[in-house]
Amino acid sequence: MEAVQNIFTKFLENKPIFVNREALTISFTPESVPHREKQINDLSRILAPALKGGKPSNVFIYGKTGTGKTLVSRLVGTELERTSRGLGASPTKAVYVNCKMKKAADTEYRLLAGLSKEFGKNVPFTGLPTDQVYQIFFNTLDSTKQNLLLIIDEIDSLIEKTGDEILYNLTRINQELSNSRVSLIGITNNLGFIEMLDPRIKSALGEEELIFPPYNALQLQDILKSRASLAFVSGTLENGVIEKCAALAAQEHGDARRALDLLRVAAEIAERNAEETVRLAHVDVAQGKIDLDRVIETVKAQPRQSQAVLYSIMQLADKNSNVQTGGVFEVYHNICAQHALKPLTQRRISDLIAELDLFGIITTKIISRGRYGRTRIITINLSDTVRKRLKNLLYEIFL
DNA sequence: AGTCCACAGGAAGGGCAGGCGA
DNA sequence: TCGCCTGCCCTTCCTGTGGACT
Repeated sequence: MEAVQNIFTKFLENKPIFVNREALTISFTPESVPHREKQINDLSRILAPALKGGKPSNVFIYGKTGTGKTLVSRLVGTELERTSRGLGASPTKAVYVNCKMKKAADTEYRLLAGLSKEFGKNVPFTGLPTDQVYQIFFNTLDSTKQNLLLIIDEIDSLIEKTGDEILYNLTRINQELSNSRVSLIGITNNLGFIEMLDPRIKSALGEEELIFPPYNALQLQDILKSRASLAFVSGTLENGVIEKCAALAAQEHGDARRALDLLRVAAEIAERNAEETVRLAHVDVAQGKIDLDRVIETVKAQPRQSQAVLYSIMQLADKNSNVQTGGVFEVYHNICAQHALKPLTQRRISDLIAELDLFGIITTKIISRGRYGRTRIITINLSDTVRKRLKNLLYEIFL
């Protein structure tokens, strides 16, 4: 007990590092967004007609992860909503949906059900025909006599899953409504995405386009500095910590989210070690920890079958470097037999392998060996620490 | 030049769960 | 309770393919 008490008293005795930890998370909405003034102004100008009852153009926003797309659209959306409550303005509601959120807005049905709910009408989460859900949404929206600014984040994953008909329907929605107007903001990090769309939808949705370029290291430093001033007790950061986080994140592709994560995790590590300053070494540890956590969490969330496939891949990779689909399927079959798991078909395993690649846990490459067929060559490119932990995890699961 | 391997990956559809209204 | 709807996971069947081998 004494040991526990020691930890607690020591923790209390330590000077705190954080004033406001939230300021370093992605859910935090800062008052200003450095280096995005142009995008904010452009977007505001495009959306402003909504305040006078007009229909603003639909907007398409491109940019890689962590370039401020979501933040800027939410910020402008909220501001528009607030201003629209003022005198003489036409009431507007900004609704943000993320299509990658499982069970929320990843299908046409769920998106519409979620939107109806935003306007106070509950729709069962399955069961109704889709056209009926459309009707419910139309009627609910029209009866509220509000304009809707619909921000659809990761719109490419919605289209990939459900086809582009939903966008066609949404862009035509205004013809069905008499009291309300709908404008769309589509956000994607897939630059080639709009080229895949039906030309009708392309012209309807891409009335305006905004590009969010990646941040460079100096810009990332500014962002980190402004957040750090809110988050930390002054003098907590060792010289060069911000610069290091910015440089590491700039190497990826100018991802501000990554930079903020690095800084936050580095500080949390310092805090846990009962240190009063965040040092450069903490950033190194943070870098490794973020990778590890991401992989472990992803694998834990996978269904058993997918874990079995990964386990097979890891077993094979330990023995030889040439891991390919056929071999994985064989080992997988043995694992299934040992663990009373019903084996899936090779077709399905092929999809599961592709999925693991998508998650970034393995890397696959399709090659042709001529006479000896075409196959996927699978490699695991994780650091030794991550790999070891992953092996332990899978070993525990398939004990 | 033709064959053939070992798969990739598209299309269609089965079966189940969760949920509706009648 | 029944018929119907959607989403999800999966199977079955199929066509496509790069290049070593004959």
